[in-house]
Amino acid sequence: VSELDEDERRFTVGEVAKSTGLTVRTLQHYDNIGILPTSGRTESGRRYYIRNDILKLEQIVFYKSLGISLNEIKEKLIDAPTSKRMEQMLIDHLDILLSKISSLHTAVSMIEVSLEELRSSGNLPWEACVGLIRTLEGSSLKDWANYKFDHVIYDNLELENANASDIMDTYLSIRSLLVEAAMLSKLGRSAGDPAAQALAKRWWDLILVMTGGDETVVNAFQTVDKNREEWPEADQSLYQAAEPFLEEALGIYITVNHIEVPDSLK
Amino acid sequence: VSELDEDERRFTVGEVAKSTGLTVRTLQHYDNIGILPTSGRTESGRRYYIRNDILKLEQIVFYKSLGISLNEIKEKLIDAPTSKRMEQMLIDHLDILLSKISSLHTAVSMIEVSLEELRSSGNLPWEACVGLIRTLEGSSLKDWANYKFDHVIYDNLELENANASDIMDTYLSIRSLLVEAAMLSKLGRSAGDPAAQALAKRWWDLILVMTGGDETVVNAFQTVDKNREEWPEADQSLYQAAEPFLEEALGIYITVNHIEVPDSLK
DNA sequence: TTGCTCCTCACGTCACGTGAGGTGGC
DNA sequence: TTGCTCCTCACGTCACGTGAGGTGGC
Repeated sequence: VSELDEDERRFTVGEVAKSTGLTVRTLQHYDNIGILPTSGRTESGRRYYIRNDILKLEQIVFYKSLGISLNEIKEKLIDAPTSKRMEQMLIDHLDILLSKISSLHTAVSMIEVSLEELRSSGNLPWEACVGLIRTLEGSSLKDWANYKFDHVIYDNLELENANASDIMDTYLSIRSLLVEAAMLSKLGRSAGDPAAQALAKRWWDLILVMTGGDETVVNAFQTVDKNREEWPEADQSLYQAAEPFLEEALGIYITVNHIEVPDSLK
Repeated sequence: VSELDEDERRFTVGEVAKSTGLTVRTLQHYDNIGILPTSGRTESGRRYYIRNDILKLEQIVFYKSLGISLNEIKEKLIDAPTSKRMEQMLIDHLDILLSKISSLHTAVSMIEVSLEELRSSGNLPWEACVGLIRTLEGSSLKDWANYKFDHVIYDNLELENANASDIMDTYLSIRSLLVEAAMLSKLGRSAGDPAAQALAKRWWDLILVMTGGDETVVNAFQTVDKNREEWPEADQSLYQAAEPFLEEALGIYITVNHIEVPDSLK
């Protein structure tokens, strides 16, 4: 009985607006264009909403944050959500959020390299500026619509929830290094350059932690590395752009600092 | 001489559009409303851009990704950037990106708790839906304009670049636990609930790593914890909403699993 | 009775998109 | 000569914002 109450409880536009942070006008607009018709009207003609409407609203807000038009959103909406469909929807949302975080990390790495370049050379070359614009554009809107986080993380989200964020962190650490290496290489730095050597040190430290650290981290690393062939296409070309430079820098780093490489690492 | 070349080299609208991913029409629009006037025209009346224009364009794209209107952006732009001002600008951008990442992590945590709730109870209560909408709204647009990352991370970015991402990671781990605890508490779960106990385990594992792990991590933890009074206001109330619940859950966890608490931890 | 919330037109706005018709460079 | 890029009007569009004038509930 109380669950029925909960499902049928009525909310006014004002209440929905206040608790979601949207405006009354926006909700009226969504009703007018039919993307979120109200469940009904009171005798006096006022709109009211029930819990299911809020579930739809959640979807609308989410897709809107990806830059999708209201017309396109209309077709994606789940009207009468079963528990299973709701679950799948939330997992999809998680996927997209994780890939957004990943692309923000890329932007952070780009800015860090740009800062280093600015400090050491006194100005930003054309490539760095254009690269910044591209990543910022990419991290803001558009094209997220049909994006799936390409199974690197997705598969493991399904398996073991606790492990997912470890894998995510590992993936992001590796990606950051790759992005910075690719940038430095594009900027024409040599592998012996201080910035490249600092990067080599971070890369080496990461390898040591990843292979010798505690079990969780090792597993996460192996999961990410093993699935490298299944990385998104953009990451494949990132890897190819960064790898030679990173290898060369690491070679110099190991020689200069007289580091003994364990047999287990080639 | 070659640096002069680099600074004076001319680019057509088409070239700029292609390399930045913007459209020609957008660049024409920015010229028309005066937010990015071209450096000049060719004899035949065609626009051309030089490197400094690209620096301005980078700023425009960045602010636009925060949801700021072109009119407001106009007043923020740095016209003739010195190396020092450019550096400060990039640091500001970094700050905002980090806080965006932080708010995306909040959204991820909210969805994870919602998934757990959905799986165990079969539907999403009003509070969870509304909470999702609020965080998604917050993580997408608006109000980032005057945001500073409140010195938790900012101060350390200035000091030692290599350390910044450790501190960021630590901060995000702690915040995730707090968000999830606050949600569970709001959903009316008891501290003995399986989900709460899973959270308590993660909290305890984190404490062990943070206080007994390697030096870098311990330092990062202490930096974040020491500055807790300087956390952003939103985080303060988050902490207050989560802390009692988390303590209670941890108490049960320690008792049930017969864990010996070292003297160094109260 | 007095705020307060809510209602429906209907026009305004912001950031471009989209042809329409024409010109210059390789 | 032929694409191709670029030019300037000028109207279209998308997602609401913003009054204007009026009604119902505590």
